[in-house]
Amino acid sequence: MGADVTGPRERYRAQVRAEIKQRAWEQLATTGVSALSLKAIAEQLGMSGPALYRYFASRDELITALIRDAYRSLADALRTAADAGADVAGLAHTVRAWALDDPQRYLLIWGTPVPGYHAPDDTTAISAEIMATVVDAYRRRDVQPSGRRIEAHLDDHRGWAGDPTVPAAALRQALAFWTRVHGVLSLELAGHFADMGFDPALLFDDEIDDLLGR
Amino acid sequence: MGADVTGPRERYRAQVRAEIKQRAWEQLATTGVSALSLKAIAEQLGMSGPALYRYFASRDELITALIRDAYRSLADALRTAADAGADVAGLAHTVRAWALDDPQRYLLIWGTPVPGYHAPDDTTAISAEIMATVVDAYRRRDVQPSGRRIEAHLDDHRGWAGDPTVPAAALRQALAFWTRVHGVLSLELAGHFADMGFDPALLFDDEIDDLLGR
DNA sequence: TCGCATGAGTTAGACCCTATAACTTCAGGG
DNA sequence: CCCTGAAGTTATAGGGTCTAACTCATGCGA
Repeated sequence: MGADVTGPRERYRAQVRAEIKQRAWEQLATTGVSALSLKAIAEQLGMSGPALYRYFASRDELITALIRDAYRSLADALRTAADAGADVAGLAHTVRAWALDDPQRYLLIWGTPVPGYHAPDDTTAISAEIMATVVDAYRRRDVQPSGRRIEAHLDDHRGWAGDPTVPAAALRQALAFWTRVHGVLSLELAGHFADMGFDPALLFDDEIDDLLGR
Repeated sequence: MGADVTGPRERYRAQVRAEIKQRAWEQLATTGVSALSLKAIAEQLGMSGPALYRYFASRDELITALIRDAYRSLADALRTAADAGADVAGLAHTVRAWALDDPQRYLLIWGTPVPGYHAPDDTTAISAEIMATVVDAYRRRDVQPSGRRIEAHLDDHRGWAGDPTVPAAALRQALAFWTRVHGVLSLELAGHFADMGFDPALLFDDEIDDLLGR
């Protein structure tokens, strides 16, 4: 690895920013994003209130950084799994494990959005990378056209897919992958299965099996 | 209908409570629950700040009342549809229409939960009523056992279903109904399809068709 | 090596919010 | 008809975000 060309000023700055995010994740895991407090983080770091604004211009900017890191984390997890040969079911389980590992991190991305907030461009780029990983997995499966309405419709609206050679059937399957995965996970992580007694993992597996035509 | 036995005191009180909730829903629709402000509501009603606490003991209690009303509203919509002869697909479209009618109301129930918050018992009762409506619709369809693992598992964990004569296959289908419906709706309402260009309604219909084995 | 520009941190304070306490006012019900 | 209690008020404590104005020290260019 090449020597770091940044001076001590910037190195210190990057380290403090990382420490702030670390504390933010700890708070998030226990209190949720709505109760995330810059003041509390600052005091944990031994500095007082406004000092934090040297590192993040606002609460929104800190949260945006966390969202970006969350997307990056999921993209890496999926990429790693895919590179290790995971098929569609393997990717689904990767997503579930990633979500259960830190439910608030999952909810930060896929939970209730704040009206008016718009994600920055680079997170949508990572989001596209995530989608591409799933689409690729379906491509390798050589999915057959289904003749369904949605498939023709997606053929006409494939801008989000990047590569124009992807079969529309793969696009449909990739979308279904996400709706199925989130269907179980969003209910599970929001606690709606909590008092029902059954094991959500079995429900998840069942949905994935169905998705694969098994 | 019998004459109202409540005096003017209680009648006025009920009316003010209703007015507060009305304003709360308006705020919610535009700002989301995290920015719901009791002070702002009070000022809209021409009273100042603390007066609101005569009617709701805390912000949480107001939100709880809103959650209860949201559950009630969905339960009524589904019951009405079922009484009018709607099948499973009809119920699914009822849920979607209800969700799109006020996305923040949907998210209030199925969006990110506040860690530590626990819904009061009567909302879980309404929730059970909602589930029962869907289970009944599947019962009328006479669903066949699938032999899947989850089905046997649900047979052993059917406490949430009330009626012990419901076939396990219907329980499985009813759960799948909700995971499918929420899978599309949670992504759609959180805006994740916003820049993709396709019509989420077609994706929703496709998932429901698949759910019905079509 | 020296000096200073710049960045890190401070306190004070404006402004938002929830919530409680202590008070006044008024009207419904015994 | 009176008086109790409910409805509303202001004051205040305490928490939060964020800006402004300041001090201090350090790393960088000359």
